[in-house]
Amino acid sequence: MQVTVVEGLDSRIGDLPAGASAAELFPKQSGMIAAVVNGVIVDLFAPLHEGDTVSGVHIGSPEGLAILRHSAAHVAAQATQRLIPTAKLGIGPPITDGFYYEFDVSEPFKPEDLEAIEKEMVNIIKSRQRFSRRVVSRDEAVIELAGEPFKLRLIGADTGAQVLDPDVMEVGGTELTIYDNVDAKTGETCWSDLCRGPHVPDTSYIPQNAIKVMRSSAAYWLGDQKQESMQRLYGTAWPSKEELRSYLEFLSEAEKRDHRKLGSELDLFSFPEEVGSGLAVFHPKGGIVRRVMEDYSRRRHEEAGYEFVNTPHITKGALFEKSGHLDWYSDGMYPPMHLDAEYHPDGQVKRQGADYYLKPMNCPMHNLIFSARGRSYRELPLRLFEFGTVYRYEKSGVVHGLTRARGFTQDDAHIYCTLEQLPGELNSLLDFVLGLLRDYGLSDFYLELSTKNPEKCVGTDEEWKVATEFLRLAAEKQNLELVLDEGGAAFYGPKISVQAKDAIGRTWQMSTIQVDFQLPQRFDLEYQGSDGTKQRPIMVHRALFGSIERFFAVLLEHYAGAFPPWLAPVQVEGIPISDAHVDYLEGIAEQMRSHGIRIEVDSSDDRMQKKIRNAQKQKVPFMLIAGDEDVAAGAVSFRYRDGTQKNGVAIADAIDEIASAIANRVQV
RNA sequence: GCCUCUGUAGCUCAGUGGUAGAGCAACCGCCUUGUAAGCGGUAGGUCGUCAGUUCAAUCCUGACCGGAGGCCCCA
Repeated sequence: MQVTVVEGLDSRIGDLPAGASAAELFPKQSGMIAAVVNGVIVDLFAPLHEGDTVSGVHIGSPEGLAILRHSAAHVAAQATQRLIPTAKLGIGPPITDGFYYEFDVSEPFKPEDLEAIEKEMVNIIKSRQRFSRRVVSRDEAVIELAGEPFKLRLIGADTGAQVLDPDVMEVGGTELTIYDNVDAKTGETCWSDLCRGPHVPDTSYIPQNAIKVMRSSAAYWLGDQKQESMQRLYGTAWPSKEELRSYLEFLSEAEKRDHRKLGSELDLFSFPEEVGSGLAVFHPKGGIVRRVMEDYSRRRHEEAGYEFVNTPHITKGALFEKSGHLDWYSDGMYPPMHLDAEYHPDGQVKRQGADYYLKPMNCPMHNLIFSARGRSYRELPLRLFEFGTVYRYEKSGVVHGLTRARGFTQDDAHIYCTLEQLPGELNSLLDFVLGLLRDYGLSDFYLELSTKNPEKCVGTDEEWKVATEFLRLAAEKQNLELVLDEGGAAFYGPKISVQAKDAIGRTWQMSTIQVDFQLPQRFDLEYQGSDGTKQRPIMVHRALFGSIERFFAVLLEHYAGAFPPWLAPVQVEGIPISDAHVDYLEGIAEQMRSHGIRIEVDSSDDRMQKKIRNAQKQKVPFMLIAGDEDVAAGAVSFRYRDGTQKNGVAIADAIDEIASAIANRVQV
């Protein structure tokens, strides 16, 4: 039998005996763990047919990793059922960097269980069980899965319909299949699972020293709050021990940079219990970083033609009735304060009173500014900007440091323009956004276009189509990767969001740009056109930082606390060799302060080595050390954060070097 | 909101059914020092809050308030 074997860009004709599989073409050492036959991923041992086109799936490729991890999930499930025979199987898909498997168990997993499961997984891997695929009819499956109620639900034993969800690897193929794990020595079937596959040929393809059971947690069955709570076992699997190790190192690096941890270590902010969950207070050093971030943003917005406004934090409910927020998002708002009501002694209402709400968004306020007087087409585009503080009643379980807070300040602007102005406005806006983010030190971006969610939207199809198309065109002009987020838009319009990668490769959603055809109608916004007729403007919502707090957290993690000099709360630490040199450094500090440099001199009675250690731990960009030699030469000695040094630098040169690093916003 | 875990000094953490300790930080001394921790001393906690069990609770139980990891959510 002849097949076409594709390897990279080359292809050749392979001659194989009838009934052979891709395993003949790709031995274990090749690293291929599955095959693509005529465009479909299948098991390596799936029989080939005359004329098939075959290529291998490498264990390190995205598809290969998914197969490896999905197979590891099966091993984890088998291990769990060996140890806890009453555990009922849920689903077990591969995920980014690992896999999970869900179980219905009487007791939640304990740390000892996780250790035991990992050990048992290694035993199973060592026993080289073959993953053997078997097609079954629905009736056969129902009989065979009688002891697995959740698997029965997946094949629709109760509802008659299979569950269709990309995370559900069990079903969704053209036929139902069960994978048997067959012991290499005895030929006995040790374990079986409903699964559409494919899998690695046998468990020894999963490197036993490159798997790890990570944690467990509760999760709703199929992600539905109304369904049972399952115990989810998370694990990870990699092609090699080294890759597992570097993944674990990545996790520990991420932990070290956690903004919540750095926030207290560097004395930047805290979340006092007395204030409440999700509400941050910024300390002086955090305040400096924040102020510098804001100042630079404000300056750039001024240059870009934005006008600055200010609006209150609370408002009567009527405003959010008008905007629709009370209809759509009252769950996310703090409950109202009912004010000004008066009652007669018998309880009869004497005076009605009103509900006041903390604002969860600024746009309705800005709309009121727009409509405070008649507007002319000559004023458009009108760009209203505000560092607007908003309050959202996030569910208690989702609050997370500065990235998911209950009170935060948006760098929020609303642009009112005509339909003709919209494409140009979107283009310059994207240029502006990306340029500004680059100035803060982020450089690796992709864009995401979120489209209409038919369940949750207002407005006509035509409006959505036009707005979405304009956003797409603007996004495509940036020559960045554009990802489609189908159905991810807000109820009032489609959006582009800018996703930025940080220093260790994690992506964060930064800026959002949303076109809105709805609020102008709800607020009856109008301007007078050149022909004297009333026209309705289009509105664009945009925030670059998202929120200042969130952006602060992203930068803090991106830089691991070692801010570039322009953002660093303390830019220079003066370190005297002994007390005798304090005055000398104070004199230099005076000069530097007159150049706008944030410098402090450590005049404590610690030793100089200790002062260096302290400044290093505080991640101060420049340490200026002075002793007798420096005083004699009218110079200072630099120590940089990376430990390198430069001695005997003339004071004027030192000032130049530091001032220029600040002015150019470079990292050092 | 749901599940599991968790809460001792400013920070990191020990510890016990008979009301508590260490290191660092702070404060006070001594030392006067050339590139990541000098030495000594002092002070600091109603053991998250409120109930319950007990002769006795920081420890056991419950509720509440924080926090962590997930789930759901994220305008």
